[in-house]
Amino acid sequence: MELSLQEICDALERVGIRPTQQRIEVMKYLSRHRVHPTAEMIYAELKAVIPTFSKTTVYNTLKLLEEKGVILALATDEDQIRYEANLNPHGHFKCVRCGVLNDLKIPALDSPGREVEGNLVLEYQVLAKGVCRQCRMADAQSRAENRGKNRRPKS
Amino acid sequence: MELSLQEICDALERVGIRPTQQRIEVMKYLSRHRVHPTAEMIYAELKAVIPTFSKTTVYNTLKLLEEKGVILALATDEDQIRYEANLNPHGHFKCVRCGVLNDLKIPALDSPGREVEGNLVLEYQVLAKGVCRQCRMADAQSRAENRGKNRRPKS
DNA sequence: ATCATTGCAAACACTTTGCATACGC
DNA sequence: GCGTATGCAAAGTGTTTGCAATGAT
Repeated sequence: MELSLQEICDALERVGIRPTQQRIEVMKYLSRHRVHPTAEMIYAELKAVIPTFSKTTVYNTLKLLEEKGVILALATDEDQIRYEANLNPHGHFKCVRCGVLNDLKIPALDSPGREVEGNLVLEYQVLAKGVCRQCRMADAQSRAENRGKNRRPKS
Repeated sequence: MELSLQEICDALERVGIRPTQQRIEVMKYLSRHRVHPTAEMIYAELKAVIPTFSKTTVYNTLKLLEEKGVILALATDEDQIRYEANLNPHGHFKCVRCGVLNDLKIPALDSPGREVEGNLVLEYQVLAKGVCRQCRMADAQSRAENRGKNRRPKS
């Protein structure tokens, strides 16, 4: 779901943000890379596109976009903030083994209670933690290979 | 659900952590203060109990307890990590107005799918964001007071 | 001309690390 | 006495801020 330049400019102007080159690049990056990038990741790649691009502008832009509701800042248990441009309600899955952070469809989120225990809920963030499919398959693989061999000590 | 000294020592020894005074104090604090404290909050109060208490020990202890699964580190969208000793599955509600972070009962969490989209889910963290009951009541109050008066500019 | 945006450098806040001291068995 | 726990100070990391230069209308 990479957004076109037109869609990006529309989204920005709709909330009163002037679509500068830097802001457009940040939006483009977020719509193209669905890995929930950190500010650092965005900076590293955009520095190549616009050599004068500064970290400050990345932070400024992400903050602005988040405040205007154009992108989301994710609650993770890491020290870095992760961002995404996918505003559809969905959860996230974090693999404790390899660290990937993927989108996760959570049926219950499609119809969240708007009011819970007297609180007005505006947004749900769901973070599931566990072992992703790839790592599980790798585990099964190595288990098969080690069958009959010495087990690795628990370290 | 403040834990007794005995319960705390049991919980620590069960996972092979020696129950030192500092560790016990951290556990006591966490079981008593259900506001999901930050390391800073714990340090500030325990400094009064044990004057030599150091920030390093707070961080060391929290990390150790988390690794051993005795406490949980919460994914929030803040820069600080918040901790809790309540291991029962539940969600959290963060008021975007006043900032409180409360426990939230989430029915769907009582029976989480163990396997979702091929991933093995070990833990769910749910963060609901919105306006808490207290703030909503305060809002209603001030709306009533301002009825007929000049509205504050949107500023 | 004015206001918004950008970007460097310095400041900041939270957390971790290095290492020396003190403690428990 | 030896390994673990503690605590100070310094370093590290991610983010924010102050401010000057640049750009847009």
